[in-house]
Amino acid sequence: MIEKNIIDALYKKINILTGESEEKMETVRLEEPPSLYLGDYSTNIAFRLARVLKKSPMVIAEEIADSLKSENIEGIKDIKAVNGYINFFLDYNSYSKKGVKKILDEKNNFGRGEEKNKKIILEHTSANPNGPLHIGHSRNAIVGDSLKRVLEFAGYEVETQYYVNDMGRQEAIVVFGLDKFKLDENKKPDHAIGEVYVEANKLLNENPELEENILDLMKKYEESSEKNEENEITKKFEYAVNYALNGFKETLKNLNIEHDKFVWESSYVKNGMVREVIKNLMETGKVEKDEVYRLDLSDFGIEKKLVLARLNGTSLYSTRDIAYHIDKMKNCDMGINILGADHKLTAEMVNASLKLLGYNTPEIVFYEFISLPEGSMSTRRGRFISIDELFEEAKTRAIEEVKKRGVATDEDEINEIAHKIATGAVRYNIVRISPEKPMVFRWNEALDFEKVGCPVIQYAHARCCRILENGLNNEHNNNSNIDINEPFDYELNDNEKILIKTLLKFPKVVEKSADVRKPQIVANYVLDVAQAFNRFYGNCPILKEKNQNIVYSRLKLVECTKTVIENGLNILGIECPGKM
RNA sequence: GGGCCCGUAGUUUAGCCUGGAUAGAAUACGGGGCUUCGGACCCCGUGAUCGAGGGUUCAAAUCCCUCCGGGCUCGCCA
Repeated sequence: MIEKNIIDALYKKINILTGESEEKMETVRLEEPPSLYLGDYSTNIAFRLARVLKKSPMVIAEEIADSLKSENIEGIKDIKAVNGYINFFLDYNSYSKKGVKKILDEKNNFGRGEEKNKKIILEHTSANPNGPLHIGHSRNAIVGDSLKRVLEFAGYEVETQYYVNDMGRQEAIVVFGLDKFKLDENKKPDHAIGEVYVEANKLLNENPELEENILDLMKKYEESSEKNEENEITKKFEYAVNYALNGFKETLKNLNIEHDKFVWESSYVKNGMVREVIKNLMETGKVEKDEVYRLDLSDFGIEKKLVLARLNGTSLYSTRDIAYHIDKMKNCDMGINILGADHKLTAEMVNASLKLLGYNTPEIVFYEFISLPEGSMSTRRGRFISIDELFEEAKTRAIEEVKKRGVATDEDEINEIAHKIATGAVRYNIVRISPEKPMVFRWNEALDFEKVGCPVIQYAHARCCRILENGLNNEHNNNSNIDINEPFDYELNDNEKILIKTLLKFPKVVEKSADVRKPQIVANYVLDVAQAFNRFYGNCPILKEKNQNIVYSRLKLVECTKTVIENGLNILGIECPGKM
């Protein structure tokens, strides 16, 4: 609101100075000066006007600042021109009073965006069910789930889908392996499937003649699916896929991730859409034939040709994916896919094909790989670190830490607290990094609880809880009469100013994060909140303060901090233990 | 070789879309604070030729070009 007042006032001034209408003017954008000392908002518009007005930015800034001063912009106490910038100073007494009221009124809805009336289908994880989810997949799942929560909080309706690759070669290898090797039923299901998969691959490497069996399985599964026929083969595939999927669900649940829908790619063979897609693509006139049919996508800048089906007639991943996306895009206003960088070319081809057929295309959020210090991971060779391993290690570490600190004695309670800490640590360490940055996984970094982000944030929250508890007790004991309607009836210090300002940025942070599809913006923001709070806490006595207005106001700040951290972590899928 | 992505303090990184005030933080390191509103804390300090070189601009980490280093990709695999 204040920002809008400032911008409107600025536009009016610029209009007077240049005679240009608002549409033609340079866009006025408010930014934050590097320090409180310089002000709370600033604009560099004087630099941009310098050429048009043929005056130096300094002079223009002073002219504008001087004339704005007389206008009394609501919420602004002072305006100064410095080095060509026009800086605005907030009236912190009213700003804080209003801000705190807003946060406490809206509570866990503070920051929530207005209903957008748009449905988004967000596809994430979609890992092949041929072995446990590893830390590479965790990036997909965590970025995807965080983005879902950010978008929902921002006002979109979001449905998450897991696209199940049940028809691929790798699944045929699993089914083949299940006939040859015994499934270890004592192991977590996805891990057991993974072992069979690794063994089967070994066997195939040593006996290339067995390859025929794989092709045969794929062919039979597809033929049966086309006929919607249930038989031995389809049962084997379904069993294997579901078996692994159950393990995945368990893993994801530890990270607070749950999909709304699991969509099997075979369903698009069963309902005839794959065949129809091929037919429609054939009719575009862009298909060439040599041994097989190839779709020419050079109109879309793609030199590689898309093969529509295998020589033996079975369908390919890309074609099935096109069918899936046609169906998906019909059922939403926007589609978003979270995909690994290795899918870039395929995704481009799928999108080009969709355009060719006249359908909407999904947006794609790509993430780069997580590698190990010794190189890249591989499910096939069994070289990877599973999410389960990482989570268990993190939880063990958290339990130790909680016990050491002695905040809880009850085993169940310790377990619950540690669980939240572990989920937070795992999720936060992934989501805070921009997805396009390659990551190298190191155990000591992943488990360094003393130093790493999330526990610090959760701890700040726990501390808020404790202070509020104590504050409430004091109030009862003293039976003090505090005028609850007029907090901040004093000159705030810098730590308080920075904290309240940071807290009130939250709605904008959510909006921006949703707009650009970057949950890491929220992640970095919540850490800012914790830091601002810690400085405030370290420098501003709360319960020891004598002035009752200050005590009351600071307690309100604590309550607001608690709310914002809860809301912020919640949209990152992280819970806050009340003590830790 | 072509295409895409990444390269910012010792380390992990924010900022890059939309160019502007001394490049923000964490960690590590050095110093200080326990009469703890729970020290997973606070205060001060050291540490960055923003991969290199050109260009555009009053102004470049940010935009453009070239190069270097790393990753991914270029299958009738997914």
